[in-house]
Amino acid sequence: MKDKKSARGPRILRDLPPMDAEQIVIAAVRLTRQHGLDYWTFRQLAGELDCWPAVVYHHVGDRDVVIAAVVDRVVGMVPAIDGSLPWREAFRALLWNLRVALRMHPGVARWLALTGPVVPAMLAVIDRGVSILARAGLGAEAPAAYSVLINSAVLLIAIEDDRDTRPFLCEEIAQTLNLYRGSTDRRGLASMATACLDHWGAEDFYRYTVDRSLDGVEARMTVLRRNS
Amino acid sequence: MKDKKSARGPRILRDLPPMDAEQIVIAAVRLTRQHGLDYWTFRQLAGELDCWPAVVYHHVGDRDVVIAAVVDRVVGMVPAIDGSLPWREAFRALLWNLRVALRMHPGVARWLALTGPVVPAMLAVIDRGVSILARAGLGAEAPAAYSVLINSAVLLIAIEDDRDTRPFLCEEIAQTLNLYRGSTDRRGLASMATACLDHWGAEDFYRYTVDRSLDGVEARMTVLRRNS
DNA sequence: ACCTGAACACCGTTCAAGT
DNA sequence: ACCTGAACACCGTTCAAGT
Repeated sequence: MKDKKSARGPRILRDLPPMDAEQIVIAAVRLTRQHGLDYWTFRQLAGELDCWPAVVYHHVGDRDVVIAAVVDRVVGMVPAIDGSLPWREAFRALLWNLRVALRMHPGVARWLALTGPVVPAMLAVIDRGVSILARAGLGAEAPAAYSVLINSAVLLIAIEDDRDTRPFLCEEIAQTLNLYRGSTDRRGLASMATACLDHWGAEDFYRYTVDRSLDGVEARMTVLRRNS
Repeated sequence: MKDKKSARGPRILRDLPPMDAEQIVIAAVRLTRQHGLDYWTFRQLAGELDCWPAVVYHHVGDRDVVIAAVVDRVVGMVPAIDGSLPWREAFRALLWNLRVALRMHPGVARWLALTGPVVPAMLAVIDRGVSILARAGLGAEAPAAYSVLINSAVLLIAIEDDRDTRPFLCEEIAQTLNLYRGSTDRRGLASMATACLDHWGAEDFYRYTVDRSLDGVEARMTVLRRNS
């Protein structure tokens, strides 16, 4: 454990079982939870498993293939949307559950936003989400509205993940805003400073964002219903 | 140009003027426009300028410092928000102008979302944007609402940029969706497929997203006004 | 003050050879 | 079938030495 290098040697001579894809993906998910998807390397993953990088290639594939497997696992942890609730409450719950799973695995949100339906576990989420919105009155606009809702959530989580990996940057943001706290000739910046520094946490802002997206979709529903 | 390596030699012996920060940043912006912020390397930037990587360090700083300078330049290209328009039209125009500048410089949107007020050129945008929303009736919620609007735009642009660098991934998304086109037991996926493949372009979806965010903020305004 | 050129400690990926 | 170990072509960053 401590002295990985000296523990090395042919797997077979150390009575280790043969490697397989399942072990590799589990280790990759663990590394993602600990360090973030973009902050472990192929060599590190191999090191965790006491094998050579080429072994990971042999059983799973290149970096993108391993990442796709990790993203699918993590999305698979999100509870399905509750079809018995009104559409608004159902989405609110879904987007919160999504945040819990994604924030536990930094970097996955960005890949999810990027790949969307290519993630197998995402297919059921899309299907049910779009159906619920269509039934609620959005009709042909349901796919676009679904995308607006899921994007507002997933993209915000992705940027939260990114910020967490740069504490120095957060410090800089806070210092910059602090310069304008109480400023009278730049009142907009002043109120942004007190909002960010004193009142709003990341979770509050996430909920606010989701609620405004839901408001936007609801307003659109009203317009569509009035016109039909 | 073609044979960079052989054209090398001490700058002074080739009658080249001394390097300076301005030239470096201009070259970095050009490389960003051509390849995207994440797709040029320090060594490439130095190569463009016929100098050594250490020279860039000497005049500007490490990679993050060069990037910060590029982001500031690009944001500086965006026309200021028009205070004479009603808030909704003013924001709609701002967010469209923002898209034009950012999409011309792939990868900048992500950095902008990440760093926010640390980008000097962003300070005026924030100040005026928040002020306009506060005056329009959002009061203390103006900073949060401003963030919702700017995020919905900038984060969507960032993910569009990312997708553009992976044409193979877009192909995969299209193929996956195509499997469900016309499916009768997964109607949600079927309508997502026709929406993405037949009806909605990236620009349409951008406008739809911005409009739904504006709807959401407007709805919140109505609620706040009614309660006061 | 500005530039040179090499070195350092990495990275993902590939591949021939071993068992 | 599975693993080994080295090699390849990169990367950002540092630094002593030159002019």
